[in-house]
Amino acid sequence: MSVKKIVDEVGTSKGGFYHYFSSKDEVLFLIHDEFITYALQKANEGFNNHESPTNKLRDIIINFVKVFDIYQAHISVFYQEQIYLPERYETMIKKKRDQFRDIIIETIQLGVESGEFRKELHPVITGMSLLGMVNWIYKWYRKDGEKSIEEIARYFEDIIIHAVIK
Amino acid sequence: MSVKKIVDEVGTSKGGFYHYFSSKDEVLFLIHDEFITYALQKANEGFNNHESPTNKLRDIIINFVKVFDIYQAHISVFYQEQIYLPERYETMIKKKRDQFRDIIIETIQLGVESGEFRKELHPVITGMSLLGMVNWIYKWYRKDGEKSIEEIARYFEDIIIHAVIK
DNA sequence: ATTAACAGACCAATCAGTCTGTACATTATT
DNA sequence: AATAATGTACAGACTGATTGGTCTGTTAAT
Repeated sequence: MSVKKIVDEVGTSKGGFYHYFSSKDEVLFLIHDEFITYALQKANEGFNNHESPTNKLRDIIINFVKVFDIYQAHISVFYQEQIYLPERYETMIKKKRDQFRDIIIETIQLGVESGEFRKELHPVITGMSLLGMVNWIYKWYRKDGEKSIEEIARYFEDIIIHAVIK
Repeated sequence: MSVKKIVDEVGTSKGGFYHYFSSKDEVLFLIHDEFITYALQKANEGFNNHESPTNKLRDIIINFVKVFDIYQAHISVFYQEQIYLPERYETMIKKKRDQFRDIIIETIQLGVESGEFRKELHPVITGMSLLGMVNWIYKWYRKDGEKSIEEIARYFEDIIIHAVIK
């Protein structure tokens, strides 16, 4: 998506665009950062608001899934243009993505240690599979689809909890 | 990745490139098609080689995960350049992707009907979550990583079977 | 003598970003 | 109150770089 197409679509001009933003990359970064910051905050809250790993995980999953409804437009851009982010921006985004991932892995680790989750689980691989199944939602979720985001969130909660629980 | 960069990397020229291929898009299509055709064939075999849905699913998962080792290079290109595939190529690829997805959904459906899988499962959502978790492997799997692809495949098999089984 | 297999200069299109200009609002000066 | 000076918010023509693809060779095998 070129800057020309963007400004035409919005009904402004390149002059307008570059008056408010220093580069196309900056806008790309702002889009990325906005929803990642939100998702990370929710994951942190989910982690801190509960005692048991099971409840931590339930909370994290539900809010993670809902992000794909709230920030659908942001996320479409994120996955299409990700590889074009210049390194200094990518570094900042990656830091937050890594924190998010680590919260999930840590939660699974805690669940295994507390005995709530199956001890055969590999926290990293289980965490990455959880990240994958939820992230993939952006490929098929439609706001006007058959199932609401709340229903989808509950299905995911059910699937994941069954996968990890003893 | 421009054609210039591709031919420089390979040590040939644009003349050579366009002697063998009609366009850059054609090469992109060939890359996509090769591994999707393979994955689809394996999924079909997995579906047909077993009686019980559980065994169908186990077979499909194992071979699906292994695709990410066999075709790692192809898949990197696939996810980076997917949006640039012209429509007539995209249509052909999509047909195979849809078939692959439908095999998975059908397998879950059969498992629910036979009573091997939990009856609360929504075959489509469960299928999409399976697709997501495995597809996501391309984001983090490294051939020289800690775990072999066979180990990862077994972890995924374990996670998914626990998620769906009664 | 013909053709397959290349090499690389070249071309038209497209892109992000710049630059000059202008309309309008706000503030300062008389 | 009237006018001048300044600044903000754009518009869009233009530029240099890059791109996919073409075209005119050249080499070497048949």
